[in-house]
Amino acid sequence: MSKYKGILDHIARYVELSDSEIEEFISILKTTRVKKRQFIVQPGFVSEYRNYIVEGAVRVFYLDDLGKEHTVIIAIEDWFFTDFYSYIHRTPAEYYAEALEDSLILQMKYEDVEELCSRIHSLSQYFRLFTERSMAHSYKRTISNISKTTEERYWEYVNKYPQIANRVPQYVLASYLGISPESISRIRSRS
Amino acid sequence: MSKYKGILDHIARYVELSDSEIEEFISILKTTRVKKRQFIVQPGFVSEYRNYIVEGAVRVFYLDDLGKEHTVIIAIEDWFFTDFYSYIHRTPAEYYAEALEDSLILQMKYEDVEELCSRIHSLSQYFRLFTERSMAHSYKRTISNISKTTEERYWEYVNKYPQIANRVPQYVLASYLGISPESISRIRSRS
DNA sequence: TTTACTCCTTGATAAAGGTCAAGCTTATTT
DNA sequence: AAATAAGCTTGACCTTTATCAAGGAGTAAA
Repeated sequence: MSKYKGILDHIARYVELSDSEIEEFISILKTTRVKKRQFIVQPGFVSEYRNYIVEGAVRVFYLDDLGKEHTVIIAIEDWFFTDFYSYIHRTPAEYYAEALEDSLILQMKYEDVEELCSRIHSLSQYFRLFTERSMAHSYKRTISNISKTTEERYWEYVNKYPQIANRVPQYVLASYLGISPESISRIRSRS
Repeated sequence: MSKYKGILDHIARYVELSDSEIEEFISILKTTRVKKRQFIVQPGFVSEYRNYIVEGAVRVFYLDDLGKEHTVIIAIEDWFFTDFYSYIHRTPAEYYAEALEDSLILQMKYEDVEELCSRIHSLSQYFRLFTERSMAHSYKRTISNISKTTEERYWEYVNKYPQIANRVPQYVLASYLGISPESISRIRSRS
């Protein structure tokens, strides 16, 4: 099965591209393999790419002044990730993107995406529609963060993404939910 | 000064529209005046519009099972708001949008926006680029929520949006930051 | 098969911040 | 200008959860 199938299906959920447009889109994709613990984005460097995961798992996290890690994104197959602020504004990244497993990713450069979007209307539509969906989802996470207890947030996540919760280390999940690893441990033992 | 100037300038920051495209865009805008405390969106009804504030202030909030309010968006002039999830998925809203002041807003229907975006490439580009920016911003808020203390979050907001902090009631700000009103009161008295 | 990581658990302690209750100030309304 | 409502402050108390520390289990490497 082609490594492009996933991302093309993803697009097809929103818009229809002609064969030649698909060709063009594929031509801007760069295939990259990364080993577990390898960094794909690092603070100080511009996050050049939108990254799509074909196989594997990646997290994006922020390292604060006290050396604590705060995970913004946990991504697995068929998900996108990047330091979005850096990618869009062409400024040095503030976050790390680190492979949690050996992974196969497809990368598309900012300039190439913009160039294609300016020419191909349906591709622009795809990114618009998809980003709007992500945005709606982001509000849900915000609500959860400001209104739920740690225990509720933990179970909400585990119920929503059981496959991810069992796949990533607990301290990563903890730093994603804004809970200490010890508290997660206690929440689990309580049940 | 035309009530459309703000939103047209907003668009012009991202893309260029022809005169006829501007005409078309304006034709889908519905002008609405709301009084302070009036609801623009309510749970149970689909959030039909993307709303742009010409003058005034609005907040979007969630009312939890215990009757507590959690504010997702505080918006003033030149900002958009809606229950994004409801707007995009055409499902009943979960949030309230409430006018914090007498306000003048421009509303655009989902179907009209989609129809225009499917025909006018640069308008689709505008919404794509703008939503991508909002998305990048949303990640910043997430980081802030999971990694900062209540006091840090409060001062961060006040420094970033001093004009809003002085304009909206403190309990609204509290419910936006996920802090109790009493704590904000104490934080302020400490300084 | 030791050695050494990495990750998770458990206990003791402390601090941050929430809740409740009462009073006070400032706006609205009549 | 009274009356009422809305919003803010302060104090006492208590719950939640973070932090620190030590040990244990599982996994990978030498």
